[in-house]
Order: sequence, then structure tokens, then C-alpha cells
Amino acid sequence: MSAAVDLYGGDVCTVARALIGCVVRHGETAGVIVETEAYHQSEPACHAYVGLTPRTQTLFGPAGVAYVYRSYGVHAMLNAVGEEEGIGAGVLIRALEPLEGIELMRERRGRVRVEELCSGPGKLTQALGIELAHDGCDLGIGPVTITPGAAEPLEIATSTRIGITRAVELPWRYTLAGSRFVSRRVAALAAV
DNA sequence: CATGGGATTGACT
DNA sequence: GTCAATCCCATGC
Repeated sequence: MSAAVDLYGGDVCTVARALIGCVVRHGETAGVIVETEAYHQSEPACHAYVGLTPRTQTLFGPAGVAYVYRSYGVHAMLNAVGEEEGIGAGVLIRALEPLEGIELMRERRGRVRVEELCSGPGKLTQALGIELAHDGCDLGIGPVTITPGAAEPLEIATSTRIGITRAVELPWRYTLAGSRFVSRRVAALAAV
């Protein structure tokens, strides 16, 4: 538990940066996090902005827990809850570099290149088989887990968030510099 | 109880 | 580049 607080208990921007390079695992599939975004109740892009509701109660819970929700009625999104209990904040996992169970991911996602298996928040949940039922799961216990990756410092690029309509100017998106596995489709737009 | 929005993806022109 | 698909839930009457 204290380990979870160490990793997830700080402010969400720090947590989002710390999660780059960590490994997400679910069953036989696993991948290295290469892209994250921070969300906090103090800014309008966050679901928790409106306050504590049945939908967002997980975000207000203890840190180190999975918050899974459905977007556009089609895709599941995986977040790691951050900050202390009572604060609505979390880190959206946007992209992974496939590590294990790649064949299984291909079965779930169809025949696509390795770079396309997990290069987006909706894609990675499909590839790993993560569903709404995993909302509230302790990321230190499972079935969905996040474990620290390489101890060596990684070069992390900071940019603005993607695909949102509010507070788009906040530089709360973090990517592993030079990675081929980030969702760069919209990254070109952010550069304009 | 009815309505509209949402942190996306993929298919089509 | 443009557009539809489709579930959960917050909000409003």
C-alpha cells in the first residue's frame, strides 16, 4: 500500500511522468507505457470536474486503482487513479509498446502492425482485454497490474493533450521521446 | 423521464 | 478530410 502511495500519491503530473516506462499487464498480455495524460478535478477536461458522481467515484478513491470508463459508447479507456482519497485525479494511459502476448493481441485486434496494436487508449484496452468490469481494480494486485519498468531515467517529451474540447492548452501529455508506438496521428496537429 | 455530450477509432470519399 | 457508430451517465424539465 505504501508502495502504491509512493508511485501514485504525488500530483498527477508527476505520476503521469513516472508511469512512462512502467509495464501494464493483464493475463498473458503486457506492454510498456509510452504515452500518458494527466487529469485533475481542478480543470474542466477531467470527468471529476463536475464533482463526485457514481460514474467518477473511482477517480476520487485511493491512488493506485484502475479507473475504466467507456468513451463514445465504443471504446474503453484505462486510467490510473492518482492523488489522495477525496481528490478526483487520474492518469490516462494512451499508448503502449507491446511486450508480451503479441499474438493474442493480434487475435483481439485483427491483423495489424505491431505499432498499431496499442497506439491509442481505445486500442490498448482492446489488445489487453481490459473492460469496464476492471474499474476499481487495484493496480498492485490485479487482474490488471502496473509494475515499475527500467530504473534508468527516460527521455520524456511534454506536449498538450489530445482529443479533448476543454483546457486543451494544458501541457499535461507525456510521451517517451522517439517512440514509434505513441498515437502520433494527432501529434502533428498539436505541433501547429 | 428525455436528451446531449464524451479523454476515439475506423471506414469511406 | 469527413463522418458515423454506440454506451454510460449528468443534467434539465
